[in-house]
Amino acid sequence: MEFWENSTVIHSLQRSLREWYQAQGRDLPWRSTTNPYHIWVSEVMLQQTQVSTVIPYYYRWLNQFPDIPTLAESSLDLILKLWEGLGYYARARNLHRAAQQVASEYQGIFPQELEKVLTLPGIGRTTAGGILSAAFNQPVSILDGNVKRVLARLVSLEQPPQKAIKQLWVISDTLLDKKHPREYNQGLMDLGATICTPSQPACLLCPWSEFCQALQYNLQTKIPMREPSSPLPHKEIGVAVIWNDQGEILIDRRPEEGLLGGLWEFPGGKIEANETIAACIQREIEEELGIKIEVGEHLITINHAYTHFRVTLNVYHCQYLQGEPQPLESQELRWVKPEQLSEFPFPKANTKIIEVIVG
DNA sequence: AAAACGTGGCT
DNA sequence: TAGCCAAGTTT
Repeated sequence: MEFWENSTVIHSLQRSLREWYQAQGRDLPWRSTTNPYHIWVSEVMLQQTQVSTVIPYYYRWLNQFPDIPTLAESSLDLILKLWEGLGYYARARNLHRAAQQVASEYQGIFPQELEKVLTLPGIGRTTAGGILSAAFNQPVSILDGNVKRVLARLVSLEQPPQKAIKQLWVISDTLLDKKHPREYNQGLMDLGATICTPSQPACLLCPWSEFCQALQYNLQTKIPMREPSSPLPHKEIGVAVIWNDQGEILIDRRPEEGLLGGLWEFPGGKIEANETIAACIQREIEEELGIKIEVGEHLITINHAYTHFRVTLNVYHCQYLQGEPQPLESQELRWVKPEQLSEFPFPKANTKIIEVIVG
């Protein structure tokens, strides 16, 4: 039997975490409510995203979409505009779809059954546990990045967490304080975020230090272990800011699915081997929009890193020549004046382009 | 099962 | 500076 399966140890871990949380837990906007919709929004925004980034988005979102029916009836355009800059835009699309599902299937009332919650798009096991424990104090465990790190250190996990997900869920389930699930889950996440941090954990202040196997072996900075990562591929992109004679710019709305789905952008594409930037831009614009342009002055060059590749955006002013623009590889096209650009949700990599255009 | 999916902050 | 990491889910 592992030490963390001993009921005396479990109770001691639960009690010490709860006392620590009551004294040292963070005061966060979504902790002053049990409104499941508010907590749901916070949980989704917090996926792979840090608290300080989320807070302003959380307030703006609830101000714009105060309840589930309002969100369900909103346009995706407005939703994406509110989400602009937060990243992982599928979260916003899923929140919209899930709100429509709650509206139609549950009369707009967020369900309290785990099986029902898990059918909502964008809500997986951890988010479901986070919502049900925080909103309804239900004993449902979680396994987010904080919890993985804390538990990996507690048991001195000998392999990268990715390789031991099933085991970590068992530990998380076993240690969950079934009498105080809300405080336990929130406390465990706070412990990971403020004490058991990725680098330089504050073990001297940790309520679990006397049980922590990593600390006992002085491995707290080696655990969690990680696998070596492969270098990110790099893409050179040609981007066109196409002007017509009315002083308008042609922008397109990306396909609904995939990278930056539903966001607007300046058209362009990947530079092929042995292709000049100007030739690339001309070719891409003909392929994607079916029009002829003339490539003019260089506007700006932008380097940007996504999760799984990096890009260099080579942006050029272009002049529209002939043909009727068609959305051959996008959802929609618009000619817009520079001052209208701010009305559309753009990816972060494009904000510098807009700044330079608008001045 | 592994890859796709954004961005900002920290080291 | 380049890489790592963050309240993960979906396909």
